[in-house]
Amino acid sequence: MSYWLMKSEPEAFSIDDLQARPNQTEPWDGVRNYQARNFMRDDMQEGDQVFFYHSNCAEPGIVGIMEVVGKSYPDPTAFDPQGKYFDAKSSPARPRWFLVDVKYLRHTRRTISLAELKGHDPLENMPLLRKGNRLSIMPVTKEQWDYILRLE
DNA sequence: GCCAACGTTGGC
DNA sequence: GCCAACGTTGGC
Repeated sequence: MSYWLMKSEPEAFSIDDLQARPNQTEPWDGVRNYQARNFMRDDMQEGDQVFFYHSNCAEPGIVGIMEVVGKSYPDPTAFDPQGKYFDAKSSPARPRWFLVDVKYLRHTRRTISLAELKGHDPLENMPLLRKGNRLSIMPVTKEQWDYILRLE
């Protein structure tokens, strides 16, 4: 099993929104970054565990845990000319963008803030903490995962 | 709201 | 293939 971190702006889609969804499951659509896409398309497996991270908000940080449901598949929002994630270069025959479904597991007991994460040496190699990092989906090592859960 | 950092685009 | 311009991300 692998571990991940996925960012979302809570104003667009929050951990509470995920919890409120039917089956508490949601397709993680709209990702338009190749590195992030490759993680979803090529590397994510059913049952992988994922930190839900709130970005671009008052207190950015880890707010919950979810899991990957099933295999990746083409992102249908790329095919909708009316939608904001439309990409004319992606078609059902030759899809460019992929996603996975994620399922809510739980909130963390509190927000583990970015500011707090920055203070821990064992986490310093996380892409999340690198200055200027904009990757919205990134792998987390088992060591980092366990360490962060002990901060909870 | 500001702006640094970064990825993408497109002219050449 | 280079690189300037541009748009976006996301912390602060």
